[in-house]
Amino acid sequence: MDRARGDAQERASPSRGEPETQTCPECGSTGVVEDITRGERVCGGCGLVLSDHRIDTGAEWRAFSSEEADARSRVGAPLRYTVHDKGLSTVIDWRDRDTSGRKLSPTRRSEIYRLRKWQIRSRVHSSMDRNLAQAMSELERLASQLGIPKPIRELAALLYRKSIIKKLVRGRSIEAMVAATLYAACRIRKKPRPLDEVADASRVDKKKLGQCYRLLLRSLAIKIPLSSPIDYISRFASQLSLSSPVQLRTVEILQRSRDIGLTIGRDPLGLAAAAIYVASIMLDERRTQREIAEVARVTEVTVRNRYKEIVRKLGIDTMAQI
DNA sequence: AAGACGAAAGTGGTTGA
DNA sequence: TCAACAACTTTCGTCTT
Repeated sequence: MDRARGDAQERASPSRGEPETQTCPECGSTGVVEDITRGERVCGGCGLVLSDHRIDTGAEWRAFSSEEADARSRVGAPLRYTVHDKGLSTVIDWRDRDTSGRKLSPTRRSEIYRLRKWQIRSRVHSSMDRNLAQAMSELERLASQLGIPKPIRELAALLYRKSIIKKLVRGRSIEAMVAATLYAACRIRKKPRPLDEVADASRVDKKKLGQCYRLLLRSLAIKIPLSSPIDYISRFASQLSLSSPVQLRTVEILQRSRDIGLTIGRDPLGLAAAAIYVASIMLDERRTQREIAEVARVTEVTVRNRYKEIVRKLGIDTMAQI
């Protein structure tokens, strides 16, 4: 059945787990460079700074010699929120062998048995930890199905931890709260997904998901601004295999629409869809209203209404094909 | 025949009394 | 708590390409 969605996932898969765009939206160059010391990602072609909020995981001190750099390095894996114990616990293997592969002596072996027993007990000792363990596996499943990169998953995991502490999960399904935190995390990081898309991927209906999401915002006192239609464009355009000039034109159209107040009170998804429709016609890469409506998860009617407004208020002549 | 159009009625969420 | 309201959806008949 869901042919369109399957295609979209296939296209999205190469970037899975990595920063999403490796091509520069400005000049189309693929030479995006990581500048670790400044924490920026910069296009090698035109110098556009693609993101500047990266966290420097290096040491916070300076080293004046190479010996010093070695001596003062950090150890241990980074803290991970998607692992229910934050990756801090020791893991005892199930094999009865030591590190060099030799069998353990009987006394040592019974000792290990005891340790292992307590490790398992301590790892999932409370209901909170059991909940977390289940939630984190659901989070991983959902996020990988939606092709959501690691940093956003981590943020979602952090939000979920907070929601457990606030006892928000009580009486609600874990799945619904997980989906809500993931949806919120995507929006916070300016990579929003349509609510429908998240709802479809999880086994939560849209209404429940929306309720949980609003509860999350209220209880954790986080403010997430309305998503901008511009944030959806790169995803939609790639799902429709539209060229980058069309994307640029779409952004222009949306910015002009916003300037004249056309976007107030309007569904960002519908606006994004309509702007893409107009841009695709203008640059002669026409897609049907139905195709665009499908990826944006709105109806053709909405695409139509928005597109009519845009054309009328911006004075765009779609026949002119500039 | 597919796509675009527009009218009319229905739906779910927000707002203000 | 409830009714009014705006935006969006569903449905359907008609027009255009």
